Amino acid sequence: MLRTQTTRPTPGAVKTLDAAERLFSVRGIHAVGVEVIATEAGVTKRTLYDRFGSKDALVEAYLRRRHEQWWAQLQQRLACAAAPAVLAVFDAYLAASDHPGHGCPFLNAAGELPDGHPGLQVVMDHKRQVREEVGRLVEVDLADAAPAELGEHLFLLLEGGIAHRGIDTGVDHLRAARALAEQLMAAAQ
Amino acid sequence: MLRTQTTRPTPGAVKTLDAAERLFSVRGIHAVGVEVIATEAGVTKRTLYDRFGSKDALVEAYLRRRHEQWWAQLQQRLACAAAPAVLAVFDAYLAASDHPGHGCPFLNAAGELPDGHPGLQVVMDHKRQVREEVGRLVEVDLADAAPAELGEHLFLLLEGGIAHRGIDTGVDHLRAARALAEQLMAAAQ
DNA sequence: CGCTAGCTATACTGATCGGTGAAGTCAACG
DNA sequence: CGTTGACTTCACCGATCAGTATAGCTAGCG
Repeated sequence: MLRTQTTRPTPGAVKTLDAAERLFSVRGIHAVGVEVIATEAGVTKRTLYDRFGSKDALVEAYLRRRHEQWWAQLQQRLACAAAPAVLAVFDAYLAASDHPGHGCPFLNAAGELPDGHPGLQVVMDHKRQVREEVGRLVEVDLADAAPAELGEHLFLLLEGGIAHRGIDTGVDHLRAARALAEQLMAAAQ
Repeated sequence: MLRTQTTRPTPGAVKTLDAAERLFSVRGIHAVGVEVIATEAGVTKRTLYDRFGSKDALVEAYLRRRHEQWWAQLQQRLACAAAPAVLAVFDAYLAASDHPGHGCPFLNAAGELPDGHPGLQVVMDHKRQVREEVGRLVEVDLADAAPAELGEHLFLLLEGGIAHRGIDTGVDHLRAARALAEQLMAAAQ
């Protein structure tokens, strides 16, 4: 039986998602076939299709889980974050940069997936939630005295830093973005 | 005879590159086969391979031409730009946003291409050149009185705005990035 | 005239793509 | 005991992938 939601995932589904995440993150989505995902997962192609139904659905599930994990990690950081709390968003992305991959998996997916693909909605929702969270945190940090465009400003710095993970030479743009965000928050206080 | 450089491109090569640019920009690189490129170009697959030798080489040529065209347009804007000149970089990207496509073609390519692909070097060179040009223009605009990290700051805003072309709803992040850059330049003067 | 460059047309290769069918194993559960 | 769910094995489908072979056409040029 196919179970994309509701019931909790079977061992085979988890192994498949783990393998998909590893492969999609590094090689991209179109470059990875279902065959190699199944092999890498130690699972048959039959099981993959019994669990997910199609490659498109697997891609969507991959993006959805990636967002959920990232979001949970962000909330955990926020629970014990020193002021200003917005910086925790940068830290969450910095921590996610440890395991390798060519840049932001959501931006990469957006560049690869065709219009109407179910995964695209997940990407848009993810970015929208991040944008909103940044705006919210800025207002909280500055006690509603934040300049109107400061949220957008920090979000752009964040996205600029994320987009360049895995492209540029040594220079760590994301860390620079965090430092600039810290400055801006201190100046606005 | 294969002519990737030196001699000027044949009509077939130009038609092929035009078609490749149209298709790669919208659908991504792996999602487009050489067959459909040739058909879209009104050219046979044989001609495509006589001109470029392989799909990888065609991808590299596509990215290279894209960079050269963008760079030429930037220099043209800079020749008659009002101060501060850095904003011309934002305008060059804003102008390139007219013809459709999912975000920045260079960031997308970086997400798709495997390690060692010749196109990756073109992407890295492009981004490095943009980064350097932004730094250079900031120093010129502010007569060498620019804060050390202002170049990086504007570059991150730029990249953040570019990365989100084609993802987000209506909101134009790139335009917001330009506005913030204008503010920062005014404040630093 | 003959040579060459740029091109067309068509047919083909082996490999891989996403996806399916059929049959069977095994453990948990009632 | 029988059923059910998760899984394996393996063969198979039509389509598409990048790339090649063979042959012929046409215009410019010496």
